[in-house]
Amino acid sequence: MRKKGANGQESRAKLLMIAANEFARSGYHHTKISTIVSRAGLTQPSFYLYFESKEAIFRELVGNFRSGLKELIEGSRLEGGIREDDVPDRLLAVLTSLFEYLGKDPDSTQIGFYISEESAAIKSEMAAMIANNLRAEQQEGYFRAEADMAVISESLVGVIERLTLQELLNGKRPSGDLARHVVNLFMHGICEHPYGRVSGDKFQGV
Amino acid sequence: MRKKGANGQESRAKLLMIAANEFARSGYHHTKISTIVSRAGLTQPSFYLYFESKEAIFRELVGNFRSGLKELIEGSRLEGGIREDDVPDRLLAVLTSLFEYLGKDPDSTQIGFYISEESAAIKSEMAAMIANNLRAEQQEGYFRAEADMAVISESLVGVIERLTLQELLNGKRPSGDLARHVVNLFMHGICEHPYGRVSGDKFQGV
Amino acid sequence: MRKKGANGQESRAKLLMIAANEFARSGYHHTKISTIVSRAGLTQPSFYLYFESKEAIFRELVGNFRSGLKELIEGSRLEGGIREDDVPDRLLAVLTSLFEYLGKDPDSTQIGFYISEESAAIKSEMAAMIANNLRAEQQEGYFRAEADMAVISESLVGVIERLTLQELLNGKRPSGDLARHVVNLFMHGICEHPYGRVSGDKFQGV
Amino acid sequence: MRKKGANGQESRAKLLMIAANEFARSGYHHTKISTIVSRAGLTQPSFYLYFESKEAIFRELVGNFRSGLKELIEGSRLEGGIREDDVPDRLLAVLTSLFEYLGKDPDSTQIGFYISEESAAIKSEMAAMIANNLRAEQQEGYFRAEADMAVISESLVGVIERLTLQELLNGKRPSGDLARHVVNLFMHGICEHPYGRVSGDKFQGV
DNA sequence: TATGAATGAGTCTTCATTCAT
DNA sequence: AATGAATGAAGACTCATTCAT
Repeated sequence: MRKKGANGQESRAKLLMIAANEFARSGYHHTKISTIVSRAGLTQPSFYLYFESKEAIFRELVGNFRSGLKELIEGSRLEGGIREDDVPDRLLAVLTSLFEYLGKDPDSTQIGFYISEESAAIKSEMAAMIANNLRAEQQEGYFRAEADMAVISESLVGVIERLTLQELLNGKRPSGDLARHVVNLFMHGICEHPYGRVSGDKFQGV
Repeated sequence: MRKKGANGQESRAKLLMIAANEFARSGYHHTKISTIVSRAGLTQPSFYLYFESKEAIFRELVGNFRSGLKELIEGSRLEGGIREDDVPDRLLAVLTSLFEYLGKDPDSTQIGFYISEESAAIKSEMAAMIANNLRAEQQEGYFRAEADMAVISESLVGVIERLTLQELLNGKRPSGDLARHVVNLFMHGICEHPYGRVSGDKFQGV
Repeated sequence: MRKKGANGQESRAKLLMIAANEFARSGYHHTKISTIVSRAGLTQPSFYLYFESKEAIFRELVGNFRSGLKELIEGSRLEGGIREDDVPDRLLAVLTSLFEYLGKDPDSTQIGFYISEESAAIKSEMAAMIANNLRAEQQEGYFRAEADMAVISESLVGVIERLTLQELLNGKRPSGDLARHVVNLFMHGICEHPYGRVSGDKFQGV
Repeated sequence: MRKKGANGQESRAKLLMIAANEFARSGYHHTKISTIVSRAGLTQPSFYLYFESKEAIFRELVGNFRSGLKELIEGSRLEGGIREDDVPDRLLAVLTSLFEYLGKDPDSTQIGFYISEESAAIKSEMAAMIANNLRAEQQEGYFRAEADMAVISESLVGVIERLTLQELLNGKRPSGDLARHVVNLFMHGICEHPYGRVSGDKFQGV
C-alpha cells in the first residue's frame, strides 16, 4: 500500500509547480517555504528531500526558463536565400513561436523575465542573440544597412517583455496577434507619410 | 563651526539619497536601515526622526519618481497645428527630455522602473498617458489611422524601459542619441524596402 | 529515550506556565520572551511555534482565568426554596469555592485581577453577575429589600480582590477562613449593638 | 519681554498635571515623555530641566497622593468619649472626607490606587492605619470584641478602592452617598433577619 | 528657559534550515 | 518518503535620555 504521495517524482514536480506559482505571485522574498510545502500537502523537511535550498529551487526554475528560451531563439535564425518578400512572414513565425513560449507557462515567464535577479542578464543574452540574428540578416540585405542592430535588438526585447506582461500573460491578446503588431511596427513604423529621418549634428542615422 | 549634520534637512536629504542608492543596488529587502544610517554617519534612531519606516522612505522615493514622470509626460502632448514635417522633431524633443529625466537620477529610475512593486503600475500609467497623447495626435492625422495606439504605447514604454536600463543608466549612450533611435524606429521601422504589411485572417492591421 | 521536550503539548504547557509566572511577577512589559523560553529550555523561535505573539499568550492566560471565573460564578446562584437559616452556609460554600479558585493558581489570579488591562472589565463583569445572583435572592426575601445590590456587589468584589491579594495569595489565610469572614461581615456588619442606620436628607437608605 | 512659558514654575506644574493625566489614562509604560511635553507645548529636553527622569515625575505624583492620604487618615481617629450613638455619624464623616479626597484629583487617585507598583503598599499602609484606628475604637467598646480588625480593615480598603473606581471616579455617585452605603454595610450587613453567625470547627468567629 | 539633533540599549519577530525518528 | 520539534541568525523599531547651542 503506497503512502499518499509516496512517489517522490510526483512530490518534486508538485513542489516545483507550486513554487513557480508562489514566486511569480509574490516574488522571491515574500515566498515562504512553509507556504509552498503547505500547498503541496507536505511538511518543511520534505522540501529539503528534493531541493537543496530555497535559492536552489528558484535557480532551477529560472534555469529551465532560460535554457528553453535560448534554445528557441538559437533555432530561429532566418535561413539565407529566402526571398525578400518572405522576410516579414518569417519574422512573424519566429515572433509567434517566441510569444507562444512565453505564454505557455506564465509563472516561469514571470519569474525569468521579471522576478529573478538574473532577469537583466537573461534579456541581455536574448538581445545579444537576436542582434546576431538580425545582423546576419542585415548583411544579406534584408534590413537597412545603417540600422544599429544593438539598439534595435534591445528595443525588440523591450517591446516583447512589455507586451508579454501587459497583453499576453493576462490573456488580452494571443501570441500571433502580438507577433504581427511587432513585425509591422519594426518593419514600417507608425508614420503616415514617410519623410526624412531625424538626424542632428551630433547624431548618426539609425 | 556647525556640528556635522546638525541641520535636520541635510540629514534627511542625505538619508533619502543614500537610501535610493541602496535600494537601487540591493533591492528593497536586502537594503538594511543599519547600512543606510551608517553610510550617513548616523545611528538607527535618527532614521526614525525623519522617516516613519523603511517602507515609508521607499514609498517617498517611488512617489517622487512617479509624480515627476507623470508631470513630464502630461506636459508633453504635441500641440495641434504644427507642420507635419515637424512631428519627428517634436517627438525627438519629447523623448529626449524623457530620457533626460530617466537618466538624471539613475537610482530613482532604477527603483521606480525595476525595484518597486509599483513598477508595473507606473509603467502602465505611463503607457496610458502616452496612448492618450498619441491618439490625440493620430486624430490630427500625424499617424496612420489604423495603428493600434494601445499596443504602440506599450511597445514604446517597453523600448524606453529597456534602453534606459541597458544604454542610458550605464552611460553607453546619451539621451538624445537614444531618443533619435526610438523616433526613427517608431516612425519608419527598419525595413530596407517597404512592402506590404503582414496580415492574417484573424488579425487586424496595426 | 525521548528527546527533552520532544512533545509539543508539553512544551506549550510549560511555556504557558512559565509565562504566567513571569507576567505575574514582572508585569506585561517587563516580561521578556527571551526569559520565558530560556526558563523553558527553548529558544525564541520555538515560542512562536506555539503562540502568535507575546500579546497572544498573555490574552490566552487572561482568557482562561476569566472564563473559569465566569463559569464558577454563573453556577453559584442560590437555589430558591432553601430554608432561610441555610442562607449563610450556602453563601459560605459559594465564597469558599470562589476563594479556592482564586487561590489555586496564584499567577493567573494575579494576572487576571491585577496585571491585565482587562482587569477592570473582569471585575465589573464579576460584580454584574454577583449583583444578578444577589437580586434574585433578594427577591426571595433572603436580604433586606432596600439594599442596593449594585453597591453591595461592587463592595463584595472589592473585599474579595483585596483579601485575595493580601491574605490568600501570600498564604496568610485559607479560603474557608476568608469566606467565613466575608459572610459574617456582609450578613451582620461589625457593630456591637445594632442601632438605627445612618441617613441624611440627600441620601437614601442602603 | 518674557518668552512664552518662561516661568519655570508654570511649566513644571503643567508637566506634572499632564503627566498625571497621561499616566492615569495610559499607564506607566504606555506613557511617553514625548507625549507629555508635546501636550505641554515644550520639547523633550525641557522635561529634564524640571524632572530627573520619567520615573522621578511618576514617583513625585505617587508620593503626593500617598502623603496626602496618610495625613488624612492619621487625623481621623475617633476621639474617645463620644456617645455610642454618634459612632456611625463619626464614621460617616470620616469616610466622606476620604472619598472626597479620592475624588478631587481623579488622575492622582488612579495612579496611586491602580497604576503604581506601589499601589499595593499604599493600600496596605492605609489598611494598617485604619486597623489601628478601628482597634482603638474597638477597645472602647464601639465594635464587637471578636471582630478581626486586620480582616475588617483590609475589607474596608477593598470596598473603598472598588467603589472609588466604579462609582466615584466616573461620577456615578457622590462621596457622601458612597460613605453612607459603606457605613451601613459595615455596621449592619445586608441580612434581613439577624440570626447566628456562621462558624465551623476550624474557623474562628469574626 | 528652551530646543534641534542625535543616540544607547533593548526586544519582538521572521524564516530558512536541520535533527532524530 | 515523510515529519514533529527545534533553532541560528538577522533586522525593524521604540524610547528615555543627552549634547551643544
